[in-house]
Amino acid sequence: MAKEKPGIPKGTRDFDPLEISRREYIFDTIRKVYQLHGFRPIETPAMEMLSTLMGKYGEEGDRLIFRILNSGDFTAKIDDEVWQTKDASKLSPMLSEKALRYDLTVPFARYVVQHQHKITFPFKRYQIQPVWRADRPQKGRYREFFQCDADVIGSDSLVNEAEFIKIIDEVFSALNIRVAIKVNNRKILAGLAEYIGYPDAITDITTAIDKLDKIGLEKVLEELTERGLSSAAIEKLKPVLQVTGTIQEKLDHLDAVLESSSTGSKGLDEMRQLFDIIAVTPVNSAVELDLTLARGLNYYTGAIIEVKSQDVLMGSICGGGRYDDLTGIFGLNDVSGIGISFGADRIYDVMQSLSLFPDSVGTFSQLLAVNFGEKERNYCMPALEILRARGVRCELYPEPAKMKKQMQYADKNNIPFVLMAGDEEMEKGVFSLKNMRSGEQHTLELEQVITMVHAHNGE
RNA sequence: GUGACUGUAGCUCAGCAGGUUAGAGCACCAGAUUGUGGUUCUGGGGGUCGUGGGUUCGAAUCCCAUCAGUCACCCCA
Repeated sequence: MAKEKPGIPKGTRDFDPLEISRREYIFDTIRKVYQLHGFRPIETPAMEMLSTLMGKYGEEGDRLIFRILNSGDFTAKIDDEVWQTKDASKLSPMLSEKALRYDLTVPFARYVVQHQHKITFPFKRYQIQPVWRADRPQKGRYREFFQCDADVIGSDSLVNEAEFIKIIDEVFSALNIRVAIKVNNRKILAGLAEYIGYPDAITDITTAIDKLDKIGLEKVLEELTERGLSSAAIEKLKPVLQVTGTIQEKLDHLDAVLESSSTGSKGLDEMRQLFDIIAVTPVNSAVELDLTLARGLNYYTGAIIEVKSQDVLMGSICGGGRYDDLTGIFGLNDVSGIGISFGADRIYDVMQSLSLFPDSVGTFSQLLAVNFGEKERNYCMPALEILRARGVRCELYPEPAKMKKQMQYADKNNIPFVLMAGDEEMEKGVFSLKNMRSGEQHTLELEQVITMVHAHNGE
């Protein structure tokens, strides 16, 4: 048999040690902020029942769900007649009843319904796990990627919306990424749809105006025409999309437009309250009211949030919103939730292109002991035991190889210190410690070695 | 699902109006240098030119198909 060239599926990646440490840096930063706000972790399985996921992400979303083929002789149970029809919608449930999770929000809603007896509401949870989408990969888009979600379920208060904006601000400040936080409200969009006489076309309207900053006003209006809106309706919508000014001015303008829509007015009211709450503990990042922000996930009902880098052209790196009835689908009514999701992989790409990772993030071993031979090795090993007990990550080169080779090993693995002990050092009970960054070398007692390594770590 | 582009060494690529034995840089291994890496110099290993077919005396080079990858659209983290 011919040798197979190994590979991994399209849109998936291997991570090397440096990438892992940088990814962990992102995860740790997000996790820490979540914990500081009182969120608690859960995990759910990589696969869910297909029926749990279907219909929650819109038509496009359903298409992008990775299905898992049933095991065993599943084709034997299928009727010849059904088989002959080749009807995918009928055959699909017979071929596949499980699927890889598409996001973390729907599995969370499922989790809440299933475990409601032991949950105290409001329930604040975070979850950092991979999700899978059968999308065609491109820049910043993968088929397997990590989401870092936090949700609050069982609380209507807009304090939650404000807290998530605060969390977003804290995470990106800690990572040194300048972002714009865009906020909108589905109720305002619904109000606009009512206002122009197409209350049922909200999805068409929002997906079109979502592209405003990308393709421009004219193209958006063209698309709306294609989607079946009358020119009168478009003329009504046009000035609303062109509203500029401060958040306050935008809201005041919308008051007049949406006064006949109770949903729209409620959305405006929510937005006002939200900005009032944010004002109590202001954030560093730019927060904008963006009427063109729509977001495709169709379970959102209130506030919607999206975050973009100010310095790198990339899709959104964090998004979220309020969903009033997600658990209702699974039989638990009148529980409102809100959540956000950080896209760790895109954040990684942004940080990489801006060189924002600190140097210390790539350091694993802090010290390598050179192996000169059996006698010297036995002198070093107890010292390494002590170093480890004192929190120093260190290792001994396993072979008494050439000095050059051992030094290269330290160099390539980004190990900042090399410990050496030969006859002279052993006789005096000391060690030579070389700083690989500066090239400096000192003869030291073990205690001084520990101090020096720790001092370097702290810089 | 739609469209465009690209497949040559582990990586980045050159070669291509068809013509000896397919190249470079980086990386790797060894030596210069038997207790000092990251610099320098010398030498070495590594390729059925994505795959299959066609045109031709002759194909990495031209044509067709196929597979893979990248980017954009749709949609989204």
